Amino acid sequence: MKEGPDIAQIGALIGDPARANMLAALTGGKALTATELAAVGGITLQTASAHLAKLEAGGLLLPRKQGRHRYFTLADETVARLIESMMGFAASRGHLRHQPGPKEPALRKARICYDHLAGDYGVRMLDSLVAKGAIDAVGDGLALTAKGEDTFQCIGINVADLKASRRPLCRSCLDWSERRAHLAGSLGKALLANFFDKGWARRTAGSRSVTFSPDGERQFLALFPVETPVAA
Amino acid sequence: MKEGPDIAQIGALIGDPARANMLAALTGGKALTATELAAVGGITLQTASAHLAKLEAGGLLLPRKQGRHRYFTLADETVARLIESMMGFAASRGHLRHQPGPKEPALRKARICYDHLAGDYGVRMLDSLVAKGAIDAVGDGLALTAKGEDTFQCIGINVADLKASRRPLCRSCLDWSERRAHLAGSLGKALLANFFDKGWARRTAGSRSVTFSPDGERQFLALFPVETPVAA
DNA sequence: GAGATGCTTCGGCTACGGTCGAAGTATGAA
DNA sequence: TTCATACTTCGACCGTAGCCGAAGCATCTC
Repeated sequence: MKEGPDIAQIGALIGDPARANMLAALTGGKALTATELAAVGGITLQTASAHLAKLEAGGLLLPRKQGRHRYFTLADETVARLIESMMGFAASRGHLRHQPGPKEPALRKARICYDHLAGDYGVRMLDSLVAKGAIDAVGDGLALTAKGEDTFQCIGINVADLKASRRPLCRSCLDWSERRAHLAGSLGKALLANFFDKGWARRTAGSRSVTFSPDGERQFLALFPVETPVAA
Repeated sequence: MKEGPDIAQIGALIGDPARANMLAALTGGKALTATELAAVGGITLQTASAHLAKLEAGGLLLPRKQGRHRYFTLADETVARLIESMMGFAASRGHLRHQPGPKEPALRKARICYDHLAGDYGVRMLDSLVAKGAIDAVGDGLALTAKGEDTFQCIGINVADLKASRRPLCRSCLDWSERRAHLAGSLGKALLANFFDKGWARRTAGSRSVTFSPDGERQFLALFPVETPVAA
C-alpha cells in the first residue's frame, strides 16, 4: 500500500529487453554512443533515442555531448552495482538467455564489471589476495592489510593515491557467473588498469569480456596462485 | 548483445506497480494471502492471481497452501535483499511515492526489513554496537567480536545457536531511508525477535512499520546510546 | 555554401500485458 | 447436502508502450 520508495519505476526501466541490453553493455564501463547502444539493443536509432531519454530521466544514465556524438555512461557506480546484483539474482533463478552463445565462456572466464575484473579470474584474484594475507575478508566486507599495501606497491599501484579519493578502497562485488565475491572499489579498478597498462590483457571489442595475452595470462596466474585446486 | 543473465525478466516482474506493491508488502516478512495481496496491490482477486502466478514462476515468491488459503512469502532472503537494494536505489534517485502519506515518518523511524530492524532505529542500533565494540565494521562488512558475544548473551541471545546455522551471522543491509547500513543476518533477526519477546515493540497491523511501547523505547534507547548526537 | 553524419521529434501502427466480469474448482462450515 | 469462502481460469476489452518511417535539428567536413 504505497510504502517506501517506488521500485516499480526503476523495475520497469530495467524491464524492457532493449533497455536491459543497453544497461548491460554499459556495465562494461565504456561510454557508448546512441548509435552503438541502438545496435546492442537491436533497435533503430529513433527507438533507442526514446529509450535513452527515459533512462536518463530515471537517473540511470549520464549523457555527455562530444561533437555530434552523445556518449552515455551509467550515472554512477551504484547503478553498476544494481545491474550486477540483478544479474546475480537472475542467474540464481535460472533466468538465463535463451542460447548460451559462443561468447558466454569468455565472459565467465574474465570480464569487466564497470571498472574492475570479474568472472573466474576476478574471483581467483580475490581468493589469492585473501589467501596471501593482502586483503582481510571479514564477514562480507574487505579491507586492505599492511602487508597488502606493500604487495600492491610492488605491483606498481600507489595505494596512497587511492586512499586520497572518497571512493572506498575495497569493496566486494558478487559475481553472477561464479556466485562468489570479486574485488571492486578503487583498488579493483587500479588492478585492472594495471593489467591493461602492462599489456597482460585488453578489452574485447564490442563485448564486456577481457582477453588475456598468452604471456599476460601466465604472469597473472603466477601472481595470483590458488593454493588448493578446487577438487569438488 | 545478449550478454549474461536476463535482467529484463525480473525487471519487468518488479516493474509493474501492483506487483511492486505486493513485493514491498512481503518485505515485511509476514506471509500474506492472495486476497490480502490483491488489496495492497489495489486490484481485484483475479488480477492478483495472475500476478502472483507470474511472480511465482519467476522464482520471487513461494506459495504455501493452508486450508483454502494460499499464503505467499518472498522465496528467499536474497529476494528481500534485492527489493531493499532497489528501494535504496529508487530513493537515491528521487523516485518517491507521489504523496509522502501519514505512515511515512513511522516507516522512517522503525520498520521491518524482511526479518530485522531497519529505519532510524535500525541504523542507530548498529552504530551503537560498533561504537561499543560489539561489532567490527571492516570495509562494508560486519563481524561479531568476542566482546559482542558477551553483550548479546546478556541481552538474552544465544550466539552459539545462531552460529550453528548456515546463514551469515552479521550482514550489513543498506537502509533506503537513512542511506546508511543497519544490521541484518541471523543476529539482526534474533535482536528484533528479542525486542518483540520482551514487549518492547510490536508490528503495526497492515504495515511494515514497528511500534515501540513507551517503556520499550526508553529501554531500547538506553541499551543503544549514540555517543555524539549528530550535529551536522 | 553543400553534403554527410549523429541524433531527436512527430505521427501512426501494432501488440502485448494489465484489467475485470463471469464462470469454474477446491476447501471448509453448517 | 447445501452454502459460503478462497482462489483460478476463461474471455473480452482497452490502454500504454514499443516500434518504425519520415522529417527536422545540430554539428562536423569539404
